[in-house]
Formats: sequence, C-alpha cells, structure tokens
Amino acid sequence: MGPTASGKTELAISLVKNSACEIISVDSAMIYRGMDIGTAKPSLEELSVAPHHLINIRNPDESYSVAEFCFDANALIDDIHARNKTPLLVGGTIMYFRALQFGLAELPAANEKIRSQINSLGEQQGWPVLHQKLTQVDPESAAKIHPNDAQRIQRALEVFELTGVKLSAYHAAKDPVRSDISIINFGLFPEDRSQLHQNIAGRFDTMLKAGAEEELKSLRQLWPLSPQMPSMRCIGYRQLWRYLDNEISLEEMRDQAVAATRQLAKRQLTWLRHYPETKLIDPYSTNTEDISQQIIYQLQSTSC
RNA sequence: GGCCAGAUAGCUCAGUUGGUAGAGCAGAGGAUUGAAAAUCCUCGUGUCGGCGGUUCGAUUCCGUCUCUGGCCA
Repeated sequence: MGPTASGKTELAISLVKNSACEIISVDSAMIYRGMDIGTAKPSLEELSVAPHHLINIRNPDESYSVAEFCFDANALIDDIHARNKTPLLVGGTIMYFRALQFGLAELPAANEKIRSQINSLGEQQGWPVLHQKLTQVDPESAAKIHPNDAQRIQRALEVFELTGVKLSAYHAAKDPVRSDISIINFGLFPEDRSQLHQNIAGRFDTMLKAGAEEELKSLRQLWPLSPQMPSMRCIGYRQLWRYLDNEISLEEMRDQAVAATRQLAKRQLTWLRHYPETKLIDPYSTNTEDISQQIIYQLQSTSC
C-alpha cells in the first residue's frame, strides 16, 4: 500500500523479478481501459515484465465497486495460489485493501434508478433535509453520517428503499472474513511531505507532456462520457475536462490537478497511519532494492 | 519626471464611519462498508508595505518614502 507517487509500481516490478509473485492491482482508477497516462498505469514494457491483474477491466463509461473488487481479488488469490505463487496486492485504494482483509457486510448493490431519484431530491431539498429523513428510518446510520455528506446519506437511503432493512442493521451483522490465507501488510510512507509534493507536481507535468490532454480528447470521442461518471471524477481527467470545456485556464487546470493529487495523497496517508498491523517503510530514505529484499525475507518466513 | 490606482494570511481579495481583521483557494489533522483518485468534518496572530504626524488609541485619517500596475510626457 502507498500514496500516489510513492514508488509502488517500481517496487512491485522489483518484487516480481525477484520472487514467485503475481501482481493484483488495488487501484480504483487503473481499472479503466484507455485511461493510461492520467492514472500513471505501468507502461506496456513494464506490464510485459510484470503483468497486473485488475487493470483494464472496465470501460470508462462503466463503474466498479469495493464489493466487485473483493470478489475479483478473492478469485484471483485462489488462482494464483493454485499456480503455487504468492499474490502481491499493490495499490493506493486503501479502502479496497481494508474491505478485502477485514470484510464487507452483505449489502445490496447500487441501484442507478433509486440513486438518481435520491440525488435529485437531495439537490432540490438540500442534503440536511434528507439526513432528517434518514434519522427517522435509520437513526444509527444518521448519527454516523454528517448532514452534508451527500454520498453517504444517499447510500443509506438507497439501501433502506431497496430492501426495507436499515444500513446499520446490515453493518451489525457479522460478515465472514476468509481465514484460509495469511496476509502481510506493507505501507510506503514518505515522511518528507515536501518531497512527496515535488514528486506529485513533477509527475503531473510529465503526464501533460506525455499527452494526457489528447488521451482525454480521444476518450470523449470513443465513449459517451459525462463528468459525473466515476472514471471522469478521477484526478487529472476531472480538471482536464473543465479545461477542454474552457471553464479553466491551462495554468488553473495544472494547479488544481496537482493540488487534488496532494489531497489524495494526504487521505491515503491518513488511512495508512491507522491501518492495523502494517509495516511502514519510508520510500525516500530506503532504496527500492532494500525494501524489496526486506519484503521477500518476510514472505519467506511466512507462507502467503 | 508628472498624474491615477494598488500594497492586508502561502495565493486571490474583502473589511474596519479610528478600538489591532475575515472569506475563498492552498496547507495540516481526521472520518471512511458496492462512486473511494469519491464524499465529508475540524483547524485562521497576520510587523494590515516602511517611517513620521494627528489622536487616549492608527491597519483605518494626514504627510512622506519604497515597490507594483496603468495613463501622460
């Protein structure tokens, strides 16, 4: 696990070269086909050396979810074990890691129709009003959700409308976690924030030079995309979208994308600080080979 | 060189009829159960450009200097 621009891909490739691993990507953005530059997907050369599962598994007008990830990842873990190899899960979507390792309640999947009904209600009446309604049907969930948190209010109401069962009741039920595998957690945790910020800015400029703008232009021609879609809410694409629509200048687009990436990295670091039983390693004060050796040593002393 | 307009938080700017100031953005910390690169919460002392003057008290009024932009020579 690690924040964006901390060197996960490089480390993963080094691990694959030096041990019997297969990589499973844990990344909610690299799942999209054609979104290569802006998601910092490994290059074709890198992928030929180190194939990644769970990248390029959705079109940009489709969506994905934690639950689908858990299902896919669990199946892949079994496949990889059957090949006598170790699954190496690499990515920055820490909630996916958490759900896979600690389990997910058995909830109904998203329902587009109900979701859009609730969303338009929320926009008309304001989310605090819907939060009030949620307090009536599911006070426990409402207590945990802030009146401005549109996405979570929407989800809690959606679950209730779909099933008549409160979200909090689902959460109270014990969800099964698989006990047939052992997991070792490693987190790349850059201590030097300004160095991380520098890497983030440098990397976005590289993406622009590499043709991120052209990439989005051709995606918009190929697919019926809208800025509300999960794929187009990804950092970089979101800001480029507004730039292509002449809502912001080139400079604003660049600055906003870089700032959004920093904010993402900060949230990822918050996850990592509180993630249970994780060995945190500073990628800026340790070289990749050493980290790789350290991890391989740990793998050998446990069977994963 | 002259005239005009600015100079306030890292940035853009608001404001104080004279009682030492606040928004947005950025930044920091946190939350996180089928959209998670999403969504949301909390956090604001800064010689109010420098120096003088008036005043009980000046960031606010006056003078002057410096800097920036515009116009005129």
